[in-house]
Amino acid sequence: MDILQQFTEAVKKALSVLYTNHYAGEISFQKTRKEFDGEVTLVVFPLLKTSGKNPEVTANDIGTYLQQNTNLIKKFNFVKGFLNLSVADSVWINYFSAILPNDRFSFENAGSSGLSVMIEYPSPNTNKPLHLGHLRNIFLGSSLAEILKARGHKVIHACLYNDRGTNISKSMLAWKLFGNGATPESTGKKGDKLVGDFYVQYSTAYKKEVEDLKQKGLSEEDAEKQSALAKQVNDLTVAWENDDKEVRELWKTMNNWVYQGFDKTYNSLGIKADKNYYESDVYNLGKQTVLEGLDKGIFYQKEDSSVWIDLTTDGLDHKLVLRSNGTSVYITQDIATANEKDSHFKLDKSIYVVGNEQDYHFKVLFLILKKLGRKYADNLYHLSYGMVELPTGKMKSREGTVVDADDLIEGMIDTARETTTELGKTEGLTATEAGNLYKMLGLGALRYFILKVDPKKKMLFDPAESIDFNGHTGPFIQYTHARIQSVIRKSNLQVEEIKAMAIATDYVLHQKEIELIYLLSDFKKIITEAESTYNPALVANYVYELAKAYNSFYHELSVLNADNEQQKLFRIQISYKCALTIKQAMQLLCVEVPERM
RNA sequence: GGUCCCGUAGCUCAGCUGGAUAGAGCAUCAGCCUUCUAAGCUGAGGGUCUUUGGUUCGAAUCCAAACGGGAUCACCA
Repeated sequence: MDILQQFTEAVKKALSVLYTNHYAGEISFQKTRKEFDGEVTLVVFPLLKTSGKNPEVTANDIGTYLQQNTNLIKKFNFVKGFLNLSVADSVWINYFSAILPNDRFSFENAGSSGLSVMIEYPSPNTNKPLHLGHLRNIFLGSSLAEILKARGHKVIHACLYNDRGTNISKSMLAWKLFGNGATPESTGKKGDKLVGDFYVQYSTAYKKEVEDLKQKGLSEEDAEKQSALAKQVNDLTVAWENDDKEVRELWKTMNNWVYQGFDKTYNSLGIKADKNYYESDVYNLGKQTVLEGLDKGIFYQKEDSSVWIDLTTDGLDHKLVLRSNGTSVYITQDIATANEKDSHFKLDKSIYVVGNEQDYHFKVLFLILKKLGRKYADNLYHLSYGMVELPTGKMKSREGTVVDADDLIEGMIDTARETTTELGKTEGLTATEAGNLYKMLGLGALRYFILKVDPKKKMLFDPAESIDFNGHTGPFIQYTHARIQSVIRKSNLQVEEIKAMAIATDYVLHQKEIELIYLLSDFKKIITEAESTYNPALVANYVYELAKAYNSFYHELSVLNADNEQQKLFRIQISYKCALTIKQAMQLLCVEVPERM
């Protein structure tokens, strides 16, 4: 049984025995601050009404009761209303013995939950390469997927490609105007990069055209309206919608270049979707649903025959769902995709990993689906995350001020190589092993750097400052794992032997050992919380605490040269369990840990 | 202007379902490799938790307002 659960029950019992008034509230414990003796602290202030006594007396009552009637504590002290309990070694050891052989994230029954969850990410546009913002999206999505899996859910990775429309037309137009038939092969460029370059070229040319028109005395608005380039983009989009053979051909070709480029990036990140959706497939499907809603009176039609929904009673606005020419807008397509997902899979939950700039959009989307009476509407969740900003502000693809995903990944791996070589840690590694290690460390540093920040918050990335490999970082945690593995190897014990050894119940624990068991006991709770709050950062910060505590333990105490055999074996067990927990926690962040580094 | 998010050490971030003297990392300074991996450990300095009110025995945490920053409110996606 969980340690705190034992204490909760004991305190409840104590209250019922000691006092006549019934206490109906929650019993909550906190970790004892390190300047006081003990590990578990009960704040007695909320219990004063029940006890009818002052804080000190109440704390003393309860402490004395626990001391005399349970085997849970070895001693206690109280300061004002804080009852600090020193947990009995046997409690720690029993708990540790129970979780030691458990390989399933410390969950008692981590079998299948029977629930299916879809998680959609990163859903890029196909007119430009992936950048740092996509990386945050991918890291969050793939990590959350691992967390859901750890909880026993079936996870379906989905990705929606915004593969048509204005943005893609811009890249196509620039290719036609300035491309001279360029291909990835002829230029040696990665497909997504090539297409992205044309997108930027379009933006530059367009900006210049508008500027020229303004020089001729036009207002900005008029200049934008009169832009010949913008008109050509629009023509291309219309031609695409009219199934113009040539346009469709070019569109297909350029999108395939992009997909090939994306696949390379996905490969280096180790991600793969189970199901892809394409806007070009669904962009007209939403229309039917809108007409259905119109019938039901959920939507209304204006004179120009555009269709709207009035959400003012829900504190939102009027929202267009169908253009006057009968074509779909963005949200119509999302309605269609939601329907598609529901009909393809039996989903208990469907998560969209999308930046917080679309908070309003998803609020509206979910509300519309609910008003349409879609049963699945209650199972939709928008995992909204903050933008990644540069010191100069927001990244803008159009202006080329983006941190390219491939460049960043490559740079991280390079740094890992340099650092590892400098530290002389490549000895005894084959070229392949070394290569894998650099990748593991470089990607680990990057992933951890991004995942340790609360998803909701915007985060800053300074390209001038390289991502650290020391301190609160992925490599620090990876290093700790490798260090423990080295100890385990030298112990000459196999994992099964370590797991099977019994611990003497009269073993006297060192404070550093207690700290580790205490932290290990939090793992389950952290995963549960990370799932319910959709927040991998909780796991990231937890595993750092654990690694830090282990290093402190490692420096203060010797494992293999312990005072006696019993102590040595126990410390090997603790080390093993810490390494496993680090490995599993990092797995939840999609970061691999090395056996040596 | 309406709505939403954010404001904690020089910098990057934890802590936020109210609890003790607010924590890490980086950077700075001082120590520790003849002992299990120094990508490590130990210590020092560094704070008006943006401000002002309120609720409470108790507020970084909850409520309100102000200030500062950001997002969004398209027949764009």
